[in-house]
Amino acid sequence: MELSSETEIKILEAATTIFLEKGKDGARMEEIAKEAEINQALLHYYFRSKDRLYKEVFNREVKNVLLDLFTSLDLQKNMHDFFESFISQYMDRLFQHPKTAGFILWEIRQGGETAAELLQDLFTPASAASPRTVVEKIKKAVEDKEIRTLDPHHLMMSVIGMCVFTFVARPMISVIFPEIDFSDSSFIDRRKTEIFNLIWNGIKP
Amino acid sequence: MELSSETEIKILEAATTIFLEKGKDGARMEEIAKEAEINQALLHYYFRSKDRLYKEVFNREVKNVLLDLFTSLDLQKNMHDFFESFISQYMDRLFQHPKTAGFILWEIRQGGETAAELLQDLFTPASAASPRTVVEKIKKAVEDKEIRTLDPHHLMMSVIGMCVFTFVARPMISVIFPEIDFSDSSFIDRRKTEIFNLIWNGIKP
DNA sequence: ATATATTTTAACTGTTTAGTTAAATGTTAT
DNA sequence: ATAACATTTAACTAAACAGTTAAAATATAT
Repeated sequence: MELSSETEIKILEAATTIFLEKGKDGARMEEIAKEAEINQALLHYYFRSKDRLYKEVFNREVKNVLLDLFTSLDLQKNMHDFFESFISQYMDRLFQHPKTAGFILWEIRQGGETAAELLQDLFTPASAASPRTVVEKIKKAVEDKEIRTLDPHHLMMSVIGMCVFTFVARPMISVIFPEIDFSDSSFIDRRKTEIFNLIWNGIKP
Repeated sequence: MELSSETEIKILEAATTIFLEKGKDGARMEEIAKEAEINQALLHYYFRSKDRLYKEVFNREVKNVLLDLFTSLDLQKNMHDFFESFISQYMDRLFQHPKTAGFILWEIRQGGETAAELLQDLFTPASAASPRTVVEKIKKAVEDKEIRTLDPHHLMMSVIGMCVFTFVARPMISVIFPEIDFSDSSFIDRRKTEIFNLIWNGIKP
């Protein structure tokens, strides 16, 4: 879907804000209209229903935060550099969209097929890189003894888990450890380094 | 709150099922009544409102899956054994309550103060062990050169992140890697080993 | 047997919500 | 100027939903 008018963009931005904050069930069409500074009738004039608007938002978020990352990866790098840049890029993207990961994870679980199918559609076009391509790369690195013997799927889950958890659990960590300041950019740099060190020490041959 | 009658238990189990599946906003009182095989009037007879019922469920889930784990930890163990048993126990608990972590993380974020305050109240009573006690233990292990130099908070986040992510992202991983069978108990054993190996290799001096 | 607590039924209230409609006004391109 | 599109206003419908109420039925304890 191409965004023709400015109003359409304004609506979509507002819808993104509200859906990310409250989820599909918690979001109210009236609130989205208010956030976009337009009236509710116009909302339906552009996007027929809440369902269509939601799907549009979900698609875009998955694409921006999840998919595009993999296409920008350099698979030619060695494991050390690959993970270093993967973690750095991923953390930067999550930092810019701190609520997206939690939103997607929640919605895909309880949205059932709807959300799962959307994700399916977005990942099937055989793009340059994908989670599967990365797993293949790890597998090859194990065979070449570039890293120690391990299960590629699990390493993949572990790396992404450490990155994503930082943001998904942020409100909870803030309660338990109020001394951590997530908004401080030095925190995110520190987190990158700590994750990479753990990974690299953990997998080097 | 003590559970007096069987009906009360039946209601709470049903409410837990529905709230965990759909979240507070997505859950419907009628659906909970149906799941408990009672009528809606009886729901309000026992738990005055949706809000009270929800709080009861949230509290119990946090306590069962999050809090009780820390109280059952053995802080006397050395780092190797400590992490081995921590990961094993945590993964077992998450496996038994696969939807709880995702539920809590989501609700605490978008439920705002309500959920955060409940969590606050549950963690403040200075119990034997808590996330903070574990961080202290890690800090000491670094000082004693039992493990390499690292940031205790970050290690804590990483370990929990790897464990929790397995279950929080399960529906999504299933779409991307359909070959992974989460219900297979050998998967969970493998996951434990892979996480522990990564951690231990990653932190040993 | 009688009082007390539990459970059902069913109709009801009031509110919130998504979505509609129609008429009026504003804007823009030809 | 006129036609096509964009936007507002405001009143409306229909459904979903939390919560209430009262009366009757059933069970449990004393």
